[in-house]
Amino acid sequence: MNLKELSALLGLSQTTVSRALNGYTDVSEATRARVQAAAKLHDYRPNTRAQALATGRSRVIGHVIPKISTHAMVNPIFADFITGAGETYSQHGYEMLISVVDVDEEEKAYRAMKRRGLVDGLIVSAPRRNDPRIELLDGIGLPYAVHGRATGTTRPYTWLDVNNRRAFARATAFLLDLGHRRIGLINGLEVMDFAHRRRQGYEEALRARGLAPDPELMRQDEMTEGYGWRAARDMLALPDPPTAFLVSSVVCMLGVRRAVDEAGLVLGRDVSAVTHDDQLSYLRDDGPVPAFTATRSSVREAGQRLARMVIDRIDNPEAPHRQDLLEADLIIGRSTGPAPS
Amino acid sequence: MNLKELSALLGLSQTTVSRALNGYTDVSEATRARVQAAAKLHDYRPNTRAQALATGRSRVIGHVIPKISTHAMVNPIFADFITGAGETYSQHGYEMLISVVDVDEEEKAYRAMKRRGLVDGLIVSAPRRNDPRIELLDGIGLPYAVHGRATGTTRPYTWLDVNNRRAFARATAFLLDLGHRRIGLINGLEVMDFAHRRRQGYEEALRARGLAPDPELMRQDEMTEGYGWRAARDMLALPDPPTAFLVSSVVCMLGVRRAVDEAGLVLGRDVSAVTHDDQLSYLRDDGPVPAFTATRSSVREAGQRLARMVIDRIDNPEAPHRQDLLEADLIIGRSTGPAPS
DNA sequence: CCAGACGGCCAAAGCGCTTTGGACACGCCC
DNA sequence: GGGCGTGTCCAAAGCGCTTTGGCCGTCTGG
Repeated sequence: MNLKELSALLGLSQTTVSRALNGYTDVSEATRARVQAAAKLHDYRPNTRAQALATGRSRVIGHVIPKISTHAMVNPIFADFITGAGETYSQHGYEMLISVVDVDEEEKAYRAMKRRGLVDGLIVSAPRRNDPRIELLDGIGLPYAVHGRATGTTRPYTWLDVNNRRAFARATAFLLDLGHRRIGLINGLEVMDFAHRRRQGYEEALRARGLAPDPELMRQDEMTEGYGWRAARDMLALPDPPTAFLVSSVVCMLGVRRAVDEAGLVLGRDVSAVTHDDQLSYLRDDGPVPAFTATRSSVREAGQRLARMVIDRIDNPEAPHRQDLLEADLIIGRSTGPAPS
Repeated sequence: MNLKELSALLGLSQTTVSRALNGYTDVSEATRARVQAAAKLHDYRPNTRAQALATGRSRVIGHVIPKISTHAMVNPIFADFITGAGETYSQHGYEMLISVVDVDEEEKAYRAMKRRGLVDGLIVSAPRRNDPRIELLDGIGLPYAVHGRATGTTRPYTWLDVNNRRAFARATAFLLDLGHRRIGLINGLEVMDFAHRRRQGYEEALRARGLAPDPELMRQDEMTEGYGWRAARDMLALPDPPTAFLVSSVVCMLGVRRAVDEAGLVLGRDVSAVTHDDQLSYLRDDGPVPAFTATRSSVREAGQRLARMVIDRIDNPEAPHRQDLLEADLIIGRSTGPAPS
């Protein structure tokens, strides 16, 4: 059933039927009701492609996954983030397009998306410092919103981020208050803006207590379980090992716990650890007292909010850019305790 | 730059330019070369929406994520699967559309996708036993391919699955060979077809050695770290505890390891465990000797292959349905050893 | 030398929708 | 009664592609 058939059935013009369904006021309420009833009865849905062609808007929002190589890491927060965004999109009548793109073809991919009219807007994930994509997208003229920030970028842009610096400063201060003096940082890759900011928070909190950050206690890598394990194991084997860890992801934290266990130590007694917790659904740490002390911020909720932000930009491209800085909660779990004396 | 402008520029008709770019033979090689050069020079990309409208094909493949409630679990394999599929799609000029849909509106969503011409085909994930979606999609007339199988469905359909029954039978036999007699099964939800098959394999292997499956040693739930931990902890506290576990996912396995550690036992010595390993990138278990003995099968590769299968169905809807049964590798790691005597 | 095949090109229709620019009828006021 | 606003409706023109059906000249074989 298409518009032509539906209007023939009703004895009305396509114009009138279209306008009735789209809420225009120049159609009488009686006709509108009749049209709506018929549309419902025959389960009429306007063809998206035709609609998109006629209106110039596709009602699709794109997410680009840059692919480094065939064996590249998939971001573990990806699934929860997507789910959150997808919820908001469907509430607002948008669809989500996901494109896996070779990292060196990313620019071409963005341009193609625009030219081909594939999407009305984009979500930019995993911004790096001075991320070139922001200027690029402004140049292309595609509305977008960034998940995270790109330190060093001067032009205004729309973003949503967790206050990573503050979260890690608080977590560090918390560990310092517990008497820990040597605190290992098991960070994500610091080309990633969030990881860079986390280190800043960590160093800042140390310096505020007159402690100098020790390069030996700072690691960065892709956040896998294996990396968490290796990093913690190696640091625990140092002559002057840390008594606490600050960890960038629950996935890594699981590796840290393994290393601590294997060293014959007890987490929360001999060694403390605080992790950042994105509240990934399959690693949810609930229960009366959570296993891990964590700076917590839901990535699914971030997805929801950011989706709304792109939609707003699409609807209103001239509006000033919005920024949203979420504070992470500090959740006290069983992985921290006073520093052993 | 659109087709009209490009053809004006070349002094050719739109027809000729279009046909030149689309590889028709009724345009001279000289003209074709000239057209291609101009297209490249001006970075011409046909507008997807117009193309879709004209051809009746959108070159988009849909993935539906059924949403149970706001706090529902996101499948941890989702991200890697998507990445695999996305790689294949982009190689073949397809885009991937992901739709988060309330589970009770799934049927409506599929119908809408068809009517609105949103997608040319679909991937069906997480099939349940007697999954109604297969008949539904046949009825709607939308090509699809299923990731997994739906036991009880009689009509032919296209699927790709891991031989879960065989994998778990092998793993069970392996543990039995090591002398284990009480083997706990920490399974996924058994409404899911894969989990049901895994239990079959497990029970089959036990019975082949004259052992009766003990309901006390069989759990099923959503596969989170916490579930793995609780299940293992509870079973280890039984009067006659298992000496080995069979675990449905590395995510659960991490919880199992935690429970084993907390019980003061050593994994691979006091307690053995075999897990299924989807080779999720952020939980990759490499290293010279992997930490976990596992039945291993790459979900990313599954995504790649399945993507190709839908594309084949779209290109050739009358071809017989293809089925693809992948055998999992049994990888011996450090989480298994002879049963303690 | 002519019919027919063929290579190379094009005008125009059509995909299913939205939107522009009226048309028409009616009632109101001066 | 003529002019004017108002409330409803519609024909037709696009949106940017693909595809159908044909045109026109050149080549080939009988």
